[in-house]
Amino acid sequence: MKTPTKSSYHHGDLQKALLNTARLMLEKDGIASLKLRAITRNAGVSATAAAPHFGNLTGLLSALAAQGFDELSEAMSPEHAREPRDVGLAYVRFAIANPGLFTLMFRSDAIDPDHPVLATASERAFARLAALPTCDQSGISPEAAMASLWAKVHGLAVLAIDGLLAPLIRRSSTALTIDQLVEEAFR
Amino acid sequence: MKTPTKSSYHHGDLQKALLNTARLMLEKDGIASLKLRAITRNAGVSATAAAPHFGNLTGLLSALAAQGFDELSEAMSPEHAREPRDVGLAYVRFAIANPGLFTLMFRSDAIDPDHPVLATASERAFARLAALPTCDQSGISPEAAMASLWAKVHGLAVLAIDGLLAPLIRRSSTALTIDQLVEEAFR
DNA sequence: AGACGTAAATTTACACTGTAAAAATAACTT
DNA sequence: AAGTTATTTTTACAGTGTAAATTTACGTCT
Repeated sequence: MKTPTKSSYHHGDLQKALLNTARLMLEKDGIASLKLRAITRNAGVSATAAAPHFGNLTGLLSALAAQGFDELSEAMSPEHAREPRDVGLAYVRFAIANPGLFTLMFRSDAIDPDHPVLATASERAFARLAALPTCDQSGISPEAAMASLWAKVHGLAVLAIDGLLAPLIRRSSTALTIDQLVEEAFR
Repeated sequence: MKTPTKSSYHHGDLQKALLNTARLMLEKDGIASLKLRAITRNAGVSATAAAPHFGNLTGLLSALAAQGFDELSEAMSPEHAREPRDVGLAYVRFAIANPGLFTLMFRSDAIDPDHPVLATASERAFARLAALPTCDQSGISPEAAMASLWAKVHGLAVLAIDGLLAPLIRRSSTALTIDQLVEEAFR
């Protein structure tokens, strides 16, 4: 049995070390900087040290994305998000606080959505959304209400990350915040 | 004066030829396949033939994205989109009909948003949205209504492209379409 | 028409990248 | 203590983007 404490591998827990450095690079220099060789170089190991743990670059990025979905699930959990409104707020706030990671989580050409760890992580996060008591309006199926809500929240997150909402907010006469736009979706 | 008819360059109009092959590759094999060498190879020219026209890969992809924004503007023009609702429908339908191109248009790490051609093209498209008569609800600034509308439409487009809306639609008891979700946003 | 200047395209070269295969190293098990 | 296994490095190779120099062809001008 390998002790999961600290130094079960040669150089400590390289798996987590690689994910940590990759995440730092991600939020510092963007997704384009996530080259396998650059990650291992910054972690102080050889170029191919990640292979036994993640297989290839896609595997590493998928694991990183899974970590993101886990954190998002945590932020949207009933403990942290009492009212439905809080779930939407958590979603958008997570995206804005971790723009690189959030973007990676939905970049299906850089990650493998079928990767087991990633798939279960994302499903759990999406389940938090599906569990929302869809404030059903007149004559709208719960699925439609669900999709509409998710689309609006996700759209706000994506547009905000791309800096496309900033001009609108700046131009607004009333003091406008993204939080207000989110809250508006839950009413 | 060079005749802008057809063969003003050595091998015909290489600029457009490269954009055409790149676009075919984009919708066939996704953004990840848009390597500069692969594009020029498929176009039947040498590996560096794109440089005089586009500078580098980012320049070529930016030109391609600009082309996408132009087509999107066209689809959202008053001639094709009479009512506000039609603008939203045009937006989402364009995204679903050209998933690769639409994705590229918002991938700010693969394109240069400050590229003159791209900047003017995207601004024109966004202006079509800003020109919408924001069905102002009670006590909401027009900018907020604008942002909410755009976010919902954009969110629907992005989620649909990623295949994340399909399960919801399939699970819906009532026959649910994306068009219905868009129309719901304009009411 | 013929020579020139200029733009377009190719050739060449180099520093990167991802990853497969073989070799070496250190850990754990018995 | 010896052997087995998992981890890491070394080595190698095909592919990438792009800068620089060279070749090619077009347009222009006397």
